[in-house]
Amino acid sequence: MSLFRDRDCQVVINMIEHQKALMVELRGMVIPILPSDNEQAKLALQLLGDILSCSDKAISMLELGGDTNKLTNIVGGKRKGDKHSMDNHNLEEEAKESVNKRRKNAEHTGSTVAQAPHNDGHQWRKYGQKWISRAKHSRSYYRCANSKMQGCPATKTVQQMDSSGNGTSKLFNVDYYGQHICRGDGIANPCVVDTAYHSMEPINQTKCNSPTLEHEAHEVQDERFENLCMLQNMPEYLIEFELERAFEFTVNSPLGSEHLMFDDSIRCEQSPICIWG
DNA sequence: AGAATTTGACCTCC
DNA sequence: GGAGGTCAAATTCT
Repeated sequence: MSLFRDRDCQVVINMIEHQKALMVELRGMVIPILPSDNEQAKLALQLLGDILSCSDKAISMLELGGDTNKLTNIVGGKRKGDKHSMDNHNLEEEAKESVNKRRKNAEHTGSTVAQAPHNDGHQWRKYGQKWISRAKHSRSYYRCANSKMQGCPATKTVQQMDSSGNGTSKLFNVDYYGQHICRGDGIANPCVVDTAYHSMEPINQTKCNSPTLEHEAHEVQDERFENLCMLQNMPEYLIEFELERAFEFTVNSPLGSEHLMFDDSIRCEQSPICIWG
């Protein structure tokens, strides 16, 4: 039995996805100010990860509607022919083990699902990319930018998920391995780039909402692309993501490409990195 | 020129 | 032997 109609489900899914994006942004802001050697800080990060994980499960449940068999699979982990009376905890542990066949030297420290696996408070260097069997998208491997200088063992993998339900947004599965032991100089604050002043500054909601930017919003799409400014070291998946957002914006604009007017506050809310010309 | 990314080869685990 | 993770040379970028 389905409690929601499809349209209602989609509204809820969109709201949860928005919530997830906000949580990722919050995480990126919190990580730089948390003490790295504090147990409570680790717990706080774990909780943030758990919240994101719960949101992902909720979306999956809504997408599957009333299919209770599928829902059981999501909530209880991967289960193989669940006719036997084994308890869910053991099965969950078994599922985790089967996923973590390798990486004996690095503990799995968390995972998130993000619309853009961008700024999580640290700088990363890509060291590999692999096409994973039965996956539509390749998996990228990153290690902490301080791995050479400070021997930081933290790594992460980023993989675009097969689908995100409504088909209009990409979701990336980000897995973290190992703890950061590097010091603060590897931490990247979420930044926006204002090409008018060529300066970098932290994300500022007030600035995003600034009415002084309104006239710039009327510029034609090509000029916006000319002025499109990416952060230095921005990974290719994020560049692709932002470009696709820009194209979606053009396609979906009710005013057409000559009278582009968009709400900067919405863009800033939905994307942790604001881009304007 | 140095840094960052890409990509094929190699290694490890099951 | 296959799949996933890492290395390192080649390539691209700044």
